[in-house]
Amino acid sequence: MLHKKLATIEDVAALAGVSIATVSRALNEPTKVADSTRRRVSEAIAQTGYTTNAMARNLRMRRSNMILILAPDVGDPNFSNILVGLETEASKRGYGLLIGNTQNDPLREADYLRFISSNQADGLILLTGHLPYGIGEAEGSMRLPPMVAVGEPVPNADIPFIGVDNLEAARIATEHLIAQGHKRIAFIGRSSGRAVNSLRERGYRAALQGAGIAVDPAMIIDGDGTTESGRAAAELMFVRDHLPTAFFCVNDATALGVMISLNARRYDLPADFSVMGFDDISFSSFVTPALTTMKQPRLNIGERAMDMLLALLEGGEPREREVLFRAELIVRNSVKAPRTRF
Amino acid sequence: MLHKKLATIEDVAALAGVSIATVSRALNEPTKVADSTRRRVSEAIAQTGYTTNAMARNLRMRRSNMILILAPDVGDPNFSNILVGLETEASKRGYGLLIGNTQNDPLREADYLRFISSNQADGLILLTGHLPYGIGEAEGSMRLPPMVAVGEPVPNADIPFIGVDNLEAARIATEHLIAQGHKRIAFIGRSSGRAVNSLRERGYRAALQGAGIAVDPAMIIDGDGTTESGRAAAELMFVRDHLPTAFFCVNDATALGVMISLNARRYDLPADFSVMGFDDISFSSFVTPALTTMKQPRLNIGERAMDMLLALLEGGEPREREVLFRAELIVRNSVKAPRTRF
DNA sequence: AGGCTGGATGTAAACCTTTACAGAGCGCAT
DNA sequence: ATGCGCTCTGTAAAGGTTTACATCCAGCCT
Repeated sequence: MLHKKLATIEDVAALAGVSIATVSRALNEPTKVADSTRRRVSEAIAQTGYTTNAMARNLRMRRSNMILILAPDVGDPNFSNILVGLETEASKRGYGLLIGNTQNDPLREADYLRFISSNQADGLILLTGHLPYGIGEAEGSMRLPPMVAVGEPVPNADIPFIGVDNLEAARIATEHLIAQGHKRIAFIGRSSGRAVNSLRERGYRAALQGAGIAVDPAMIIDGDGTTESGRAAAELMFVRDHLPTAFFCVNDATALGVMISLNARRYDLPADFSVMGFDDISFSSFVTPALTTMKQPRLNIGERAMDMLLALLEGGEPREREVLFRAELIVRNSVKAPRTRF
Repeated sequence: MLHKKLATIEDVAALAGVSIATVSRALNEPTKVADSTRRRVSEAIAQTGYTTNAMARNLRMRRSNMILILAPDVGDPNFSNILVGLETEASKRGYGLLIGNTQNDPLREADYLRFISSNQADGLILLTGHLPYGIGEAEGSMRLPPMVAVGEPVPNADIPFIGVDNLEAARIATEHLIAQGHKRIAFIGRSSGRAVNSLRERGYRAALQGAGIAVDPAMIIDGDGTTESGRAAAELMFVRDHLPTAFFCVNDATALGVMISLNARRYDLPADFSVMGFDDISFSSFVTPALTTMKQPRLNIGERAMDMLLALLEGGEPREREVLFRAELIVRNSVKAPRTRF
């Protein structure tokens, strides 16, 4: 009602004295129309202010040029840069991004699939770590759209994954602690359900075994990756009075929780305890002591993931099952050699 | 090519033995079709797995049910929760969110407007604090779409604004410092170009004047709201050796920068200096000392903004020119009475 | 019996493109 | 002259809805 009345291809055609087919061709296959005609069309377009109506085009082409992003929480500092990467690549290739914040609510996940089933999105990016609820239910109801998983792999499903090599990165992190002289290293944030947590735990175990250090089950504490879970885990270790010299945390948020607990207990970091994180989210460099951690190349991950999805969309078969980036060890001040106190 | 061949309204009509008009009515105006028919249609829909093709509908209705969000950086911790609020309300009302990350690049802003001009988005949410470049240029080319500004008001344009009452909140923050006994209070983050910064500065001035404290120009330092600018501002004050007892920072990121500078100089916070922030972004509670700040009700702001935009879209005239929320003073540990050192 | 009302349904146009196919015009070789 | 090939353009169908308008029919009133 505000848009007055937009010019259509017909207005342009009339003004240029050609048929609508020619106008369309002038726009989409310029080589196929004579120079003089093309000029007239361009002029008519400029004069009318014509823009292609994307809805009509989409209907005809059966393509929306839109990608649906499913994420549990777009505010998560770990996602934000991935999002930017996704967006950069998508926008460069003429695609738009539809965001679906699911809060891990199955209902919302299912609801967002309406964009897929109603043809409003051509592909799907999964940041959730699992297939959206209700995607494969009714038999003929919905074919799986092209999709890729980013950050968190999707277990038990044949979906291309783009992310960091979590096992390898966790191994490197743990080896860094070992290299500083730590032998009693806790792993904070075990969670059998989450693929990322499991992989990082395996990397931790691999490093210990590689160094001939026995894995002590009491040094492995559950956690869901929140700051609060990190705090609680550290507290638990103090209650049990079975302490490590270093904490390897499943992510920076957890590490922050551990540091809060240690600070509250008036320990001197990193002299009394070393803390290592994973992710390198923005404030990790601001905290005191600044957190040593593994940095994910989030921007690259996002770009690569979008590139892969679009290739899938335009090309057909996926070329790779997974693309693993290397995480980079960022050395700051939260890790030091252990005190030789015994 | 993966979607086999979706069922159309015609398939449903054939199966139910009615015309396509009836199917459409059964879906959109159920009261207008007989009970028995409606049942047959429902059954046919279930059997075929039919879903309305949104593109066709959008084309016909001249509506996309899509909202474009223009933000300089979706990763900004200050935006993230606003985004969640926007998303919650939009999704509740059946709208989708298109994200446009502009990085403050005029080209990208202009590019994103293609969604508006090509009818792929019905409305616009501006988190940028200014009209997108290229919106009012060519005369008839593009009518202004319905839009609202969130977080940052848009100067010199008649656009509804939803956000916090920055002037009032800054006054409250400053008064809190004054109430603790501070008289030499710096304002870090002056920026004449940014509406938010200006408003907060005015609140700061109002509080000082209200308390009969003269405004000292040397206590007002420029800054663009980044952590680095906060650090640099604090350093500058030390170089000039003209020091406040408290720093009121235009936002938490700036406050963090100030604290980094103070920590590096081995000051004891908050004993030596008080620091007050604005925004209450997530890590403000984790930093040491935990930051006293003004909390923006971001979720509410987002929801309200979307509500307002949709009302504009569906109703017509805006009911309010602006909706101001009150920011809440969050008292933590970074503010204390000044040392009586002279 | 005739006419009127109102509810349920069908017909067809409109929304705006893209593109397969056909046709026109022209140069050139046969 | 005829035919062929090439370039450029036009015609019309198709994509899947929504909805104004027409139609039909049953019931009811006079």
